[in-house]
Amino acid sequence: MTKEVAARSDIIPILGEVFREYGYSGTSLSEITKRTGLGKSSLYHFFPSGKAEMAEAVLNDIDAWFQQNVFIPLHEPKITAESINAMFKAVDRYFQSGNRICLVGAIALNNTRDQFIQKISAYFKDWIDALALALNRVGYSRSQARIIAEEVVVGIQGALVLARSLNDPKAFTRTLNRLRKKVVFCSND
Amino acid sequence: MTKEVAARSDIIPILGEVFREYGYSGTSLSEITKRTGLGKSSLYHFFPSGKAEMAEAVLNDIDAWFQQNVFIPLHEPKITAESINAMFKAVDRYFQSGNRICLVGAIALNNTRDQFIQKISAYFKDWIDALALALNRVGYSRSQARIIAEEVVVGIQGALVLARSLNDPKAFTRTLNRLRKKVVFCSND
DNA sequence: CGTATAGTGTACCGTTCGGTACAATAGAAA
DNA sequence: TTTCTATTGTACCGAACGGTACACTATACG
Repeated sequence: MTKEVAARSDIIPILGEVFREYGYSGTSLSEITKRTGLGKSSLYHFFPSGKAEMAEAVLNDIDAWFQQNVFIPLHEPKITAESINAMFKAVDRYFQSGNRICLVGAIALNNTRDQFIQKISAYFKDWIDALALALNRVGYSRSQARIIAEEVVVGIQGALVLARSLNDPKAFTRTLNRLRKKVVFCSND
Repeated sequence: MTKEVAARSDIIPILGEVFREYGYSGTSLSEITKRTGLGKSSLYHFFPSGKAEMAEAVLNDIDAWFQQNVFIPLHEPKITAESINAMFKAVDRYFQSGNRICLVGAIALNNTRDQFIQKISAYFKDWIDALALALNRVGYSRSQARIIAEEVVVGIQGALVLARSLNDPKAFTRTLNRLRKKVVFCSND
C-alpha cells in the first residue's frame, strides 16, 4: 500500500523530459524504455493506450503544476504586486531560467497539436485569464489587464523559442525581467 | 534550358508546407511523395542526402526570403519609420496574419535543432541585428535599439505560438500591431 | 539522326516503428 | 501456505520507416 516508489507517477516527469527532448513524434518507445528503465509491457500496463496516453498524462501533470503554482495563486482575492512577482519566480523556476522549453508550446507548433488541442488551448487560456484577473485586481482596467496578460504570456513563449534558438538562456531571463518590471513597477504604456 | 517548371526550386515551398504541418521527424517520405507528386527516386535525385537535405534546402529558402524582404531592407542607410513599418507588413504577409507558423522556431524547439543549429541561430541573430541597426539609425540609442529589437522578435515568435495554441490568428495580429505602434510611433518605455 | 544526361517507376533492402500475447514473477492479503 | 493482483521479460506481429538499385523514359544538344 505505502510503496516507497509509486511507479506511474514517478515516470511521468521522465516522460516529460523525453518528449521535451525529442518532440512527440520524435520520441520512440525504445527511447522511453531506455530512459525510464521500464520494458514495454510495464509501460503498456501503466498506459494501455500507449504513447498518446503518456503524452496526455504529461500534459495533465504540467497543467496540475501550473494550476497549483501559477493559476490558483493568481486567483487569490487578496492579491498584491508581490503575488505577481511570485508568478514570475515560479515561471522562472519551471523553465529553469531558460534552459527548459515549454512542452505545451512545442506540441502546439507540430501537427500533434490537433490531438491535444483542448489541453493546449486550455493551458494558455487559463494562464491569460488568471493573470488578467490578478492584474485587474491590482489596479489595471479590465481591458488593459487582458492586453498585458497576453503580452506577458506571448513574451514568455517567444523568449523560450529565442533562448533555445540562440542557445542563450539569458535571453529568457532578460525578457522575464523586462516583463516583470513593466507589469509590477509601472503601468505606463 | 528555359524550362517552364524548374522542379527542384518548385518543390521546396511544398516541402516547407509539409515540414510546417508535420514537423521534421513527423514528416515521412511517403507524405512528401504524396504532396509533391514526385516518387522517391526523383526526390533522391534532387536531394541525394534525403530528408535532411530537403530540410536544409527549405531553411535556405526561408533565409533567402527574409534576407531579401526583411534583413536587407533594414540595412538600407536611409531608413525611416516607414521602412520599419514595411518590415511589419512583410512579416505579417509571410506568416499569413497568424495562420502560418515559423518553421525555424518550430524546429528550434525539437531535438532536430542540433542538426540545424547554425542556420537557426543565424536566422534570429540576423533578424535582431538588422532590426537593431535600423532602430538605431531611426533614433534609438544603440543599447535601447538592441533591447527593442529582441523584444519585437520575441513577441513575434510568442504570438505565433499563442495564435496556433488558441486557434486564433488574431492573437498574432494583435501582437504585431502592438509592437509596431510601440516601435514606430513612440519610444517611451 | 545519335547520344548523353536529367528525371522517373518499380521493386526491393534492412531496420525500426507502435503495439500485442502470454507466461512468469513479485508482493501483499488471507 | 494459498491466492490474488500488480508488474514484468521475452518473443513476436504487421506496417511503416528512410534509403538504395537499376532499368527505363523523356528531353536537350550536337
